[in-house]
Amino acid sequence: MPSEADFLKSYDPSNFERPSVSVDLILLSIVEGKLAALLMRRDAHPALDLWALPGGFVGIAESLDDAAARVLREKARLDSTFVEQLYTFGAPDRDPRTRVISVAYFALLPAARFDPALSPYRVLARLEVSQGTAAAHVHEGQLSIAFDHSAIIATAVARLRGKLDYVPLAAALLAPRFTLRQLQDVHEAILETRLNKPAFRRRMLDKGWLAPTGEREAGTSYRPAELYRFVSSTDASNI
Amino acid sequence: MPSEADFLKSYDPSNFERPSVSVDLILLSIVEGKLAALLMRRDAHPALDLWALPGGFVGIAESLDDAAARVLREKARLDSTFVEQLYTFGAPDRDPRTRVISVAYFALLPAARFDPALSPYRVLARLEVSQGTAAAHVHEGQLSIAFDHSAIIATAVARLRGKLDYVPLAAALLAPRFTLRQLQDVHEAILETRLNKPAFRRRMLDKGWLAPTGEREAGTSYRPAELYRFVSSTDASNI
DNA sequence: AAAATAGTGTCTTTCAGACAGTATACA
DNA sequence: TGTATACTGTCTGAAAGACACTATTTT
Repeated sequence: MPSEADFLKSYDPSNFERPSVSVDLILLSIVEGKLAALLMRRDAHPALDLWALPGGFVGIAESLDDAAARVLREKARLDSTFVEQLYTFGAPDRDPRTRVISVAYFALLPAARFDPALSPYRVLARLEVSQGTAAAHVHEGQLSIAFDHSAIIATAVARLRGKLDYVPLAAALLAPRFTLRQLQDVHEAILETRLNKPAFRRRMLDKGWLAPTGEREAGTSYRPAELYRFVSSTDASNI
Repeated sequence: MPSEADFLKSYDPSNFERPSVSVDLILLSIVEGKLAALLMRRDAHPALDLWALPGGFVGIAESLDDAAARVLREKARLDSTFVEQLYTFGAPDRDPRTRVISVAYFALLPAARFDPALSPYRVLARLEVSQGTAAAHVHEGQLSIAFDHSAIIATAVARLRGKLDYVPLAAALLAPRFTLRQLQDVHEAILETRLNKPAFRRRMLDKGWLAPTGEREAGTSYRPAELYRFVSSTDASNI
């Protein structure tokens, strides 16, 4: 048997027909108390004029995480907050151009961070998620979603809901300082339920994720609430 | 602007250098009260003689799920039970041959189903998982694990532990009829903890996953336990 | 003082852990 | 009848839901 070095020298990777690999980014936020995602109107075939997740092909020497960060930077023009690999979608016919396997990443961002990037071709669309599909609305109009991106969005929202109580995800959806009521509003928007106030406060404070800052919110009528911040947790979150 | 049909006709997918895409299968089981995974000794470069997960390249017209099922059938020579996509590993240098992005799937199987497939080159190795890496042992010897498969196994075990209480995964690790003690043994092996018997029984029965069969185990000394079966749950498990 | 929201005390319910008890099979 | 394990009753404590109460700020 030849050595590994000999083997690698003679190995020809062009023997197999290969799929393209892309990353698609589900950028979730809370807008007016509702879950929303960044969608971009396609300006080219295929799926011209339909609304799609920002995405891009993975470079041949680029890690998947790096590709996701690059798409966040270049396409969404945003810097990174919480970004996590979600799921890989690989149905053979999901893109009419050629075989494209898409590694979906989901990211969380406070809505305020989006403003400079918004335009008629780049919207934060309100989501209605049910039964494995998602619908997207802007004002009163429903957007037509390209490819299988509706299912991808629904998967992201399911993951977000599932992790909300175990990982301090809401940190990525709020400003650095926030009140417990704002935190509860984020949870209620994501879960689409009403939560019990004393129980929510007890639970959050018991987790050890939060630290009081001693400061209070400003500019409110009536009693201002204390501002909290998330403490950087040292435990590695597993998948 | 040309029509979508014209666009697709003129689209040349060979413009980009593409990675290879493979699936790797983490086949988990319980052997003698311990978590174990199927590993195969590599009979070719690279990583010759090291132990690797069964895997294979994804066909150009084959879905990822189909590729995983094919690998389970051809490489592991087993038919499908519980199979679920786990995570996609795409570090640029994870395979010395060429860029290989691997979509990892994990599957569960009762240990009894493995016997015909075992050989010196195909073992159910006992796992020791800690801190994002897994070590594999057979008898007293530790196996050297190829590529990044140690991290992949650790990710699978973390997912298994996380889902155990929410999804009736243990069904895939037991015979069709089983006692509550056997079910508890499976949970204890996976979680590597001791569980409280009355609480475990209450919890399992309250979930509605189980149905008593009215039959009892045979061939035991002393009182035989009732046999249960899993009822097919109709709710779709989300990711 | 009124208004409105922040924040808390406490009762009840639910559920897990613990432990001891009863039940049932075989030798 | 003894033994070993299946199975259950019940106590205790932890934590969530519900509700009402107190606290604090601005108008």
